[in-house]
Amino acid sequence: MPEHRRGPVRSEAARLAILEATARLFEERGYDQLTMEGIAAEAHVGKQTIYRWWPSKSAIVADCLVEGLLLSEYLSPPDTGDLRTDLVTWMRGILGFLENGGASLVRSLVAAAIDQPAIGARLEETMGVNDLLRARLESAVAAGQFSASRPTQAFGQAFVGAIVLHALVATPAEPDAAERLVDAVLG
Amino acid sequence: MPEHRRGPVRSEAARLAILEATARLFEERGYDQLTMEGIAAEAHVGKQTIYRWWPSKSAIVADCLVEGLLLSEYLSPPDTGDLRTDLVTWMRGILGFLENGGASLVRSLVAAAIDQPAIGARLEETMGVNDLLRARLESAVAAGQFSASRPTQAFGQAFVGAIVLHALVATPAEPDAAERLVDAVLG
Amino acid sequence: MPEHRRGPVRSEAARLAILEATARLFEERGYDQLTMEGIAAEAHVGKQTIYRWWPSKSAIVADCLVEGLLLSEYLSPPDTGDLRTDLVTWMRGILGFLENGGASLVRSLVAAAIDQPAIGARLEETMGVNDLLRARLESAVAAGQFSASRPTQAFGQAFVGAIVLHALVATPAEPDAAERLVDAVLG
Amino acid sequence: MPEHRRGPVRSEAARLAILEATARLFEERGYDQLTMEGIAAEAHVGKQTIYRWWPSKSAIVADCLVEGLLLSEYLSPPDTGDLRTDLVTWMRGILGFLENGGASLVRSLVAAAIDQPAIGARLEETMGVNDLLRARLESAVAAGQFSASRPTQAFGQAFVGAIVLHALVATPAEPDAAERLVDAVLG
DNA sequence: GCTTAATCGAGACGGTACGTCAGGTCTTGCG
DNA sequence: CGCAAGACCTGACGTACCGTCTCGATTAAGC
Repeated sequence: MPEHRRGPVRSEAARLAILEATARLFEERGYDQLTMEGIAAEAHVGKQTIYRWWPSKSAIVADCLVEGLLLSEYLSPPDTGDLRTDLVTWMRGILGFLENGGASLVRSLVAAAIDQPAIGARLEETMGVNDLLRARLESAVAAGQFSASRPTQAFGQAFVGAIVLHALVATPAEPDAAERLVDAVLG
Repeated sequence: MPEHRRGPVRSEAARLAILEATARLFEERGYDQLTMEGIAAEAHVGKQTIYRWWPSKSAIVADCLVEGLLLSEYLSPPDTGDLRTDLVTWMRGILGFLENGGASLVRSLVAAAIDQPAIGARLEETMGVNDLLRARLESAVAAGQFSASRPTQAFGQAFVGAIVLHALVATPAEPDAAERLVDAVLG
Repeated sequence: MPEHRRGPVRSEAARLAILEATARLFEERGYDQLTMEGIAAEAHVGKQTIYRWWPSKSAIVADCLVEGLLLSEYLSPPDTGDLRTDLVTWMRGILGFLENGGASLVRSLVAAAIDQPAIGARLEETMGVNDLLRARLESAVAAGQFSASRPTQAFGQAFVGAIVLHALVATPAEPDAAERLVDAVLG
Repeated sequence: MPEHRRGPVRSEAARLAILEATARLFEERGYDQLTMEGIAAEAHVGKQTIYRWWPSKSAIVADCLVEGLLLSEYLSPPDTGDLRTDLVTWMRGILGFLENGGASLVRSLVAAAIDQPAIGARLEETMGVNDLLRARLESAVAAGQFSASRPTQAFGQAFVGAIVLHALVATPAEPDAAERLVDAVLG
């Protein structure tokens, strides 16, 4: 029989205020302008309340991702029946997002991922690899446009990796970058 | 006729001491344990001498990469005549390097790249995309193993991106990760 | 009903440690060898704790004076009934103190007074003008040795000023300097 | 036969430029805003040229005083025949000068005097003690207004000391401060 | 209802590193 | 060889945050 704790439970209001303040500041200023003191002030919360529940700022950012506060998840590949066209459309959308301010957000997420591998994993997922892209690929396999023997996860990693690299290098994408990347990988 | 500057010129000794100290500390402790004060102390140099010539620590790290002080460039793909085998061998080497401490170094370089796009570009290059991998791919085209129409640069970006992602996510590679990645991309 | 402040209160231990460290270093090394970093180290205190409560090192020195940590207040004129003799004795004591290392302490205090007028005022007081010397003069007025019409404060300022000047100029006092000064002022 | 030095001699232009720049900056900003680098820049002179000839900034300030670049020497006591009236007039002039910005200049000079006793001596002189005041006192002795037995130098020190103290404490002088000081000292 | 204990906002604490400023010395090329 | 210029090493400056600790108030479960 478990020992019941006495006293008040964790304040959901504080938890949410912290996550929202973090998301807000993260998008405004980026990962390394993000400070624990800044979050505490923005959320009207004591620093100790943060440290009681999270060990580091990257952990908070990870939670923001998990709660869907950070990357809008509109980034799923369409399914018109033609795999190559769909992948190109999808990549164009992502590259467009990167060019319009998205790059710095992704860079910041990468920065957060550096000392919080879970963020990297979540980033991979969020950008479509595990679920959305896989679903699209399986649809393509069914349509005979994609060999069932090609490993879908690694395939997705190559795409997301290229995107991340693109965000890091920060060179403006050439007009046909989407096509070229899809062609390079799709064969 | 050029205006001659008067006064002392930049001290090459100081410049080298700083770069070497940076490389040393970077490999020992990683990017964010790297501090300007630490570099100054390790190089027996005044902080001002650093700030006179570099605006930020990421800029120094970038210079280290450019001077070849940071990533040994042994990472070129072999050429046995069989492209798939060679790429798998190459990837295995890299993944092995990541598993044995290399991952944190790459993570640190990514951290450095975040506010210094030139580092990202140099990182891309250093890890073989532009020259070494391209050469191998052209050899494969000549051998009829690779379609001349597939864009080699984007192809390389997919590889390097996957590697970077792998280093970020930091999950131990599965035994056949190299094969799967090559198969995914090569088709 | 007073508003209660929440949170920790100022640490008296830190406050005292800082003042004592300051007094110690001030006497050892003088005002301009005194550094904020030195005080922080000597007091085992963070620099911010100093800057939180004092705006400048002269303000700390002023507080040291106020707390009586700096000038031993043994410098009161005796009262044997003969004003001139007493003043000479008193001046001799002070000049002797100046010759034996006291001059540099007074010089340092003057340095501190330069950007902290309160120190000057306190210095004036401490050296006896306002209270001790005035009491002695009143006693002399009662004894008919001093005209009640002579302003005692200005009288004291002349004495202390001469002492300060003496400490600044740093010429070794001639044997009869005390007598001459008293005679000059007393008339 | 003396060895003749070879090479150019000390540049009088540089020497003057340095002294003038020092006087200019000193009056504009005060002693501790005065920096060697600032002087060098203002005088269009290399720092080494300063260090070659002066050991410290207070030494330069001392030279400025000696060259008469700093304190206008208009501060001599008048001689109407009535000593007390003359001293009061003289003190009033000085106190007025202190109130109108002179105090900070005197404070700065005192700061300079702290590590350059010669400045203190020169300051004492400049403010009239040794020559001008003594001459006036001797005239008073001749007129039977001042006892020949009172030591004139110590008398002057009391005056100048009170002035210095006044500049340090920085309290606005009361209207009758001049009278009171003269009466206190004169008896 | 009272006790007890964990929560909360606030913020002081000892520290580390920051990026800047000035100090005093050393080096370079010109006159 | 003096000079203007300026790079060098050093060390203190005042600031920003770190992560921990302390305060008084609040809140909820157990008695």
